[in-house]
This record gives sequence, structure tokens and C-alpha cells, in this order.
Amino acid sequence: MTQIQFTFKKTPARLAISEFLSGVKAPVDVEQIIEYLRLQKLDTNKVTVYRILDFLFKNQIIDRVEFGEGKYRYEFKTNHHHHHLVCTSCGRVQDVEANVVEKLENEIQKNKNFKVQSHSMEFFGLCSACQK
Amino acid sequence: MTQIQFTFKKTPARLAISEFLSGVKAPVDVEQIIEYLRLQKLDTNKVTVYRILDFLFKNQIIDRVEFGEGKYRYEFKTNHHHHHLVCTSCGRVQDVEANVVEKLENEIQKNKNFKVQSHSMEFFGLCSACQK
DNA sequence: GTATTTGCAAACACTTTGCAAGCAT
DNA sequence: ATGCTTGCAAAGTGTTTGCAAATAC
Repeated sequence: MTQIQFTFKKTPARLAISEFLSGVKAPVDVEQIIEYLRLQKLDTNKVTVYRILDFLFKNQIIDRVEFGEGKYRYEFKTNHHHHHLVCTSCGRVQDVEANVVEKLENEIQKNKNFKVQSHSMEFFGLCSACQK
Repeated sequence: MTQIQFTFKKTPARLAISEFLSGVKAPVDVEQIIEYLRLQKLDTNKVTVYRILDFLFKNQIIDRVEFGEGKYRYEFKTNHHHHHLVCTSCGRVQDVEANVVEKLENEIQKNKNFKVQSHSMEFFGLCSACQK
């Protein structure tokens, strides 16, 4: 029984970023990550942060999403696939699951002969607090 | 009976960009728009193109989408809401409709008390030609 | 010891802004 | 004539690259 293994030197910056991402409840941008590192007294260069995120993303440890802001956001890969509800007023982000999408993928596969590998889905609107 | 009206000076660049976007079958980026304008012998400044797209987007004449490329793509607003199948191999883009999403929005509204205003959904994978 | 990882500087890609000149109406 | 629109230069934001020094193993 073999196991997929990749070289992963446990440097302070990598550990801290993994730690941070695993604890966060909504996708964060690079700025927030650097801010966290600063609080941890780790003055990591922005370039290094980008490279670590690239590394984690390519090794499928984290997900990368876009909220129409012209930048990427990152979050730890979860075992339950989910999507996001992004409040256009306060920016709050909630998770939401959608089993219908898997069904949809099967239909697309069949009707369009398109082999779906991944998808992205975000909802924008007003969270409960901002509707008042 | 009043009608919502916005000042829309019909300048050559605006007309050409509208013309181009209305004829295109997949969302295009700014570079493609400028290339089109060049072919039309309209050497429009890039800044002007951005401003026109901004204008059309804010007036809800066009849609702006992201395909995880770190840039925006634009397409004419259609009366039938649709999503995209983006081929990760050749880049081909097809449209797909998904009525399930409306149902999903209602559920979200009810279960999460989140007022959905808009959403984005893209599928990435292999088109029929690239599966061979 | 050695290959990987980091920091720095610089560049790159995409987008926005300020202001004066130009143009549609 | 007037206010909207454009071009130019510049700057802003997010991201990537080259290379030598530092570091995990």
C-alpha cells in the first residue's frame, strides 16, 4: 500500500499559513495572510506567501476562489464540497452545500459531452443582518 | 408612463464594442476587444475601452465574468440566464442553462435567510473534442 | 552537504485615476 | 454651448520571475 508523498519542508511560514488557513471560516486573501503572519512575528515576504499558496494549491491542499474582486482568495480544502454566500453589503461569507450540482454535472456530461473536472459557484446577496 | 433613460452618446468606440459583444458567442477579455477595434481601424486607447466596459456593465447592458484567470471577461446580457462550460485544454467556452439554480436560490433564501441577488457558476473540464 | 526555500529587486498583467483636449448632441 | 467622452501619462493593485543567500532535512 503506497501513499502519495511530496516533499514538504516544514518551514515556519508554511506551517503558519497552513495553520491559519485551517482555522479560518471564509476564504482569505493574501493581505489577510500577511497580516496574520505579522501578528505571529513572522515577517514573511509577500513573494514567499504567493509561492507557498501556489505550492499548497498545486498540491491540492487548499482551494482558490474568486469573488469577482479581481483577486484570489484561499481556503483549506474540505472533505465536504461547498459553495459560498457572499454578502454584498458587509462582506460576510457563509458556506452552503449544493448536491444538485453533482446531478447537474451528470446531465452536462450526458447532454453536452463535456467532461466536468471542477466547477465554481458563488451566490451574492444580503445576509440576514444586512436585510434589516 | 416614464421610462428609465440614461445618457448614451453614440461614439464610434461604444458602438463598435457593443456591436462586437453582441455578436460574440463566449465572454471576451479586454485584449480581444482592442484587437477587434484595431481591425475596425479604430485605434481606441485601452483606458477608453475599460471605461466603456465599466459604463456598459454599470448600466447592466453587459455581464462581467471570471474564469479563474486573474482577469475579467465580458459578454452581452442575454434574456436567458446561462452559465459556462470552459474547456481546460483548448479554452473553448459553451453555454449551459441550469434551472436547478433558481430552485437552489429559493432554498438558500429559506434555510439561510440570505437574500440572493446574483450568482456565478462555471464548469471547468474537457470539451468533446479534447476528450479524444 | 544538498536540494529546496526564501528575500530582494524588478518586472509583469490588469485595471483605475487626474486632467486637459475633443466631440456628440 | 455644454457636458459627456477620450487620450495620455501616471499610478494602483495583484501576481510572477531571476538570482543569490539562507535553511530544512
